[in-house]
Amino acid sequence: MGLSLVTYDGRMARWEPDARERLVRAALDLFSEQGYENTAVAQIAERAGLTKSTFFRHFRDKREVLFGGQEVLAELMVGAIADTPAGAGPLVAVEAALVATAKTFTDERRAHGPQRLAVIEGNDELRERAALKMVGFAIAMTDALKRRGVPELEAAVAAELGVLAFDRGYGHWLEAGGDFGEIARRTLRDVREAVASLQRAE
Amino acid sequence: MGLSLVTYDGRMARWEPDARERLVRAALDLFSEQGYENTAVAQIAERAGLTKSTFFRHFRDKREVLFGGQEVLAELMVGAIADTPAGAGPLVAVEAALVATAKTFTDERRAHGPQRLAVIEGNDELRERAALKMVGFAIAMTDALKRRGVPELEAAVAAELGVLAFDRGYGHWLEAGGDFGEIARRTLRDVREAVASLQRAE
DNA sequence: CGAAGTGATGGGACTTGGTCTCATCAACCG
DNA sequence: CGGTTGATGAGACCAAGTCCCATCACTTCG
Repeated sequence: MGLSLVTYDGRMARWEPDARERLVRAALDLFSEQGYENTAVAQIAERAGLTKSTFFRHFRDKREVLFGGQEVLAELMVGAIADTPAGAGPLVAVEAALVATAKTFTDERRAHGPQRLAVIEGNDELRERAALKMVGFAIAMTDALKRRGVPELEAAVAAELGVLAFDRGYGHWLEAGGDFGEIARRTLRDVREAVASLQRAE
Repeated sequence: MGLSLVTYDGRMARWEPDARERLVRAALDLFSEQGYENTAVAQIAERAGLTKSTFFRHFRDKREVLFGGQEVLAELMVGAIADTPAGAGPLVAVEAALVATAKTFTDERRAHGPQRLAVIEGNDELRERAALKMVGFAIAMTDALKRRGVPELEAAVAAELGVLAFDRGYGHWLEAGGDFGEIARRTLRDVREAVASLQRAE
């Protein structure tokens, strides 16, 4: 642990690289093998060739090892909404927000997606964290829309519909793969149609 | 602690009554005084004249002391949706669901509402739990709507809009009081108007 | 009327998540 | 060559949450 290693270019490296990624892999595997609650943080760290101290330096808590990088998504969404031409309506901006996240939906990410999702679905604490992340997206988009002058309630509704579309799009992408941008555009359109159909019904 | 007491009718009671309520009060007060994270469960129990063991017999975890009785709300919502006449549209059922919860919005509950809300807003763990509760409402309503034959996506959208209206209605009720049923009806109508306005915009 | 439950509680051991502080040591820099 | 930096290790420490067993007023039943 922490031993010196020779890197590809022959120079000394003090630690094995990619500590964070190793922790994620170890956690995902252990959670799948034994379940989330039967896995101690110390065990994850051990499998990654590290210690508990280091784990908590990389992740705020045990749950967060499964939710890394979601701030990036929120930032992409906010940026896209800010960059949408002034004339466009809120839902156009939301569509842009979802499409903007597509670049993070790589094949590598899709590879451990189902495993990750299965772990999350099987544990209350993790579902709770997932819910919080979605709320985070909704708040981020709501604020970004309000900065465009969209009235508060409309902003909240548009953001909420966007999160719903995002969530369902993520599911489809995991199942079938493909370009997330296209998928999200489709799920958002589906959501809009559902809304229209709701308004018609009495 | 746990001493025998004489009740109003002169008979012996083995424990002070209302242990659960005493724990909630103690928790709310301590959280307000010292903050959520600076308050230990043992301390809450002590102020309530009980012990840590008993606390965890009444609440699954430390957070839950602030969220008691939300299952009741979900049940009321589900029941109201099931009882809505077959011809009615999804949003009518959702309105009935929100109105059905009104009976739990008592003056006594409103009294410690702001205190409770302030505590929750000030702590990430608690905001997380609050988010989960809202998701729980959305899932409950979605399922109830699906059982009425509402297509999956429409059910999800209607439930999500309902939760949004519920949440905002709760805020208004805390501020101004009054009949929650009326308030919820109004916020749901506002949400529907926001939706219509969104659909119009491009 | 006495004996055998019952149920809410107390008490304490134990595991683990999470914090904090200090030590380590290769790489880097002047 | 000596000082600094930065990712790590090590271990003490606290609080959340679980488990198990004891207690004892009240209840029920023979």
